[in-house]
Amino acid sequence: MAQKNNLKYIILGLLSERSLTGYDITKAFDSDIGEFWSANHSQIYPLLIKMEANGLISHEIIVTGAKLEKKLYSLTQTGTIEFKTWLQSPTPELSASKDEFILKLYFIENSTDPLLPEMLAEQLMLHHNKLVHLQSQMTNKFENTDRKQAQFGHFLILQHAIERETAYESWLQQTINNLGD
Amino acid sequence: MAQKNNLKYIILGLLSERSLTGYDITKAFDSDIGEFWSANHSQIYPLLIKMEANGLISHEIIVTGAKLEKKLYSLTQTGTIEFKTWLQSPTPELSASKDEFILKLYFIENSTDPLLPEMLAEQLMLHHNKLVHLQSQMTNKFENTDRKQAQFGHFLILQHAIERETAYESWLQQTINNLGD
DNA sequence: TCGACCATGTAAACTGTTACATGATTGT
DNA sequence: ACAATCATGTAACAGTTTACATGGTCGA
Repeated sequence: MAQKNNLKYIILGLLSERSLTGYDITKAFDSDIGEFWSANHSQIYPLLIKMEANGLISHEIIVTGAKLEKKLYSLTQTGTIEFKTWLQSPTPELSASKDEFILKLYFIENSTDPLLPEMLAEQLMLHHNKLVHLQSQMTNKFENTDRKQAQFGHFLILQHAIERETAYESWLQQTINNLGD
Repeated sequence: MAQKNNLKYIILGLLSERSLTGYDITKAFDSDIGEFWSANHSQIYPLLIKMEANGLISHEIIVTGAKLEKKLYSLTQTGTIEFKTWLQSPTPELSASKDEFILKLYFIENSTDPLLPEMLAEQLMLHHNKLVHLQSQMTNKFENTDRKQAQFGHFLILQHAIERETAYESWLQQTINNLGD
């Protein structure tokens, strides 16, 4: 999708918490943020350079060991303002959530289609695994109420994702159960 | 997103039901399919030309009125096979469902953030409207059980979308209700 | 006749993925 | 020494959106 440069705002948001290298930002997509957004380092590094050229961020060189130079990026005041402006702006578009399985299902004409049972079973497994993963994330990150206060948005997102996957799993299961009718 | 050419399969799927012009295909995204996928005519027309060059589809010219030429596309045998192969193949990836509101929420650190109430209220309105729309779609298209049999996949998708929006709305409402705690 | 809609295309810009490419550090 | 990981970049390609561009049909 050619969206409205959401990646820029993710980077601004991450840097608003603390200074990070491009590598740190890349890794954030393997854990926390990876739950609901993805990005590769090949997209992140050029964007960091562009954002710096636009005055949103700046960097200082940190030398590790003998000569490994890291670029530690920080928000400029302009960047801070741009991030806050984005956060405060309305979000009037609902995303279309492009789901390839749903696409295939659309072309199933009949409830007796022999493909249906395995398609549904495959998705049930995938969504069940996702749900288990999300639940373990929830346990790991928000065992104690303190962190739930300190990262309230993150908590809400996880809660929402768990409810979404629970509903998805339940829909798949019911559909499988009713196939015989 | 640079996905795996799902648009190609949508076009194959639509043409497997009946022959269509590029304009017909474009309009399908304004109604039925628009519920869960989007595409513009500027993407569809070039792809139709490419798919014809690859032997998946063919067209005949239909003249309307004095001289308006329409291209009516049909599946070739190769196209039919490619569509069926896709439908039968596994769908092992779960889409990340990139949702800008969720993104913003991630950066809300505290449950007392003054932005939260309006953010949640805005989304509640959007998702409520979406739900109402989906429910009217369901009523219009599947009043009688016949069509539910004849377009089973479409029925399941609508059912799922309604359940998803119901859950989304309920999560938003509960979150709003609990903000005071 | 005029406006809404039918009908088809191209161009430019942007977003995202996969692959190519290089080198340093750290712990075993 | 060697492997895993840290660290940063570029290139090519693929998918998507927005804008530009043109002309025909049909009903009021």
